[in-house]
Amino acid sequence: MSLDRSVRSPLSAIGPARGTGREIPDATVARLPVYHRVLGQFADAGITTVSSDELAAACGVSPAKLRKDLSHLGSYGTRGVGYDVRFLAYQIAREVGLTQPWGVVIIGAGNLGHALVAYRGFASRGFAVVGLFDTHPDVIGQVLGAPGAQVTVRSLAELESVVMSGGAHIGVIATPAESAQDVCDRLVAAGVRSILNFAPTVLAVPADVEVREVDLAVELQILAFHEQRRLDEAAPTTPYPPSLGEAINA
Amino acid sequence: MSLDRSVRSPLSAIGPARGTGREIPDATVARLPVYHRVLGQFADAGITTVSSDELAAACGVSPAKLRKDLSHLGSYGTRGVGYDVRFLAYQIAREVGLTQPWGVVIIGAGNLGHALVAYRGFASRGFAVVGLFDTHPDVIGQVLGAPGAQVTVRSLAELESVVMSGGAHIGVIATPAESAQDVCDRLVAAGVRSILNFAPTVLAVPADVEVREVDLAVELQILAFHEQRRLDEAAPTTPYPPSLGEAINA
DNA sequence: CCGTGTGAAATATTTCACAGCC
DNA sequence: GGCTGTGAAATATTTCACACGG
Repeated sequence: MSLDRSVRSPLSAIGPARGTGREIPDATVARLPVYHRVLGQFADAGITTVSSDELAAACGVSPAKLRKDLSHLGSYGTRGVGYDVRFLAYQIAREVGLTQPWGVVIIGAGNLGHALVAYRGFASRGFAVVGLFDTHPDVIGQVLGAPGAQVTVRSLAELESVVMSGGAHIGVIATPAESAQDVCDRLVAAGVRSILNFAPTVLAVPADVEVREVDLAVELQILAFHEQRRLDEAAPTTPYPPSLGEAINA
Repeated sequence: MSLDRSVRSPLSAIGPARGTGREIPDATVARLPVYHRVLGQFADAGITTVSSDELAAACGVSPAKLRKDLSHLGSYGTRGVGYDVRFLAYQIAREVGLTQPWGVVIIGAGNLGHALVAYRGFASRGFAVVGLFDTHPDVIGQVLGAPGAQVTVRSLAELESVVMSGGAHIGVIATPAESAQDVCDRLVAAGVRSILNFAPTVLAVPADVEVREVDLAVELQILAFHEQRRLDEAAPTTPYPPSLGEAINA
């Protein structure tokens, strides 16, 4: 998960959910998309019913956690039987907001921007890239994306007009770190309140804007931490660092 | 955060950390890389000392959380003054494992693979791409990466020999979902125990292997969930909430 | 004084274990 | 009989608030 908090509204929160659910825990929200994806695979495989044990195993969580998570949405299972795959998938989709289309603008058409535009399972979940921007003259005008869902790289100057024309709900920042805060400010000023940031910088935003940070280097460092622990444990060698500087090569 | 846990060693853990620290909470470990990055920026800016308030603000966390996190590493601050930027950065680097080089293999040389290889702040944190693999004949042999840290795309058939030759600690899966489990199995068989998975699939691994999943679609869905809540709140078209004595919070 | 380091309290999340329903 | 849904217990994490040391 990315870092932080977000926008808890401890006071103003009045009627948090519709339908059955009340206030769904953040930890649960972060797992719902995975459940939804796996349920989709099950449906594609022709499976019509799953038990919490089966679904939990496929999602890599404990059965108890899965059941507790689902219980926050309502009682969509059948005791003694399990869950109807398609029905449950739909209920999760509705809760997460996948039953309506979301417009996404991507800023930065470098390698990462290319990868994002090409990402399948984007459109399949209701996310449409309504704008792709860059400042580099060479890439402006390029047409990217799979046939059928193509996007033309536009000048960053057009960002505001695209966002304010109403189609953009989520901004994805795929620029170098140096430009990220500036781009973020412009997104916020234009009305975007949900931002996914791939640039390795902490963004400053107003309290009502939610930012999720995804940083590859952070993920690697978390792995490195545990890897180091394992190695330390396996080899009770020197109590202090053996040596430092090392040449790194590929 | 990835889904699962593993490797807990509640009893057997004898000397988990070196130096001062004991058993560091996962939540803290996930934030240390951010502290480290921001401290590096401060150092570059010529700042030699920071208070927990200043550093916390720059990292987007609360001062109390920051101090508690750092307290798990030891007492590296000075009361009434703050922390020495470079000293603290070094202590975090040592704890996370950044003072030694880590070999990384990347499987999949598509757009995402390209982006990963090109990622700066990779080498700068001691991560070296020691192998980049793909199955597509057209890309095998291509040379990617910034000048000075270039990598040649090799056939996936060479994965095992590269990993087993000893230089690879971490595997990064940037393949389509269909191939991810197969690649994962091969990495694990070759001895890799830390895997970063960008493919939208839950990987099955032995208990002593740590997997972190990063799925763009999941991140977007989490944003969509909150965005939906906001929109619902703004447009009280719902049949339930608004009326009855709902003013619970104060 | 000032700001760190830290017990203790408040929250959040996960796990247990079993009653209830198909 | 089997499996969901859920209170209650166990853990984990965050926040508070203040004693302590430079």
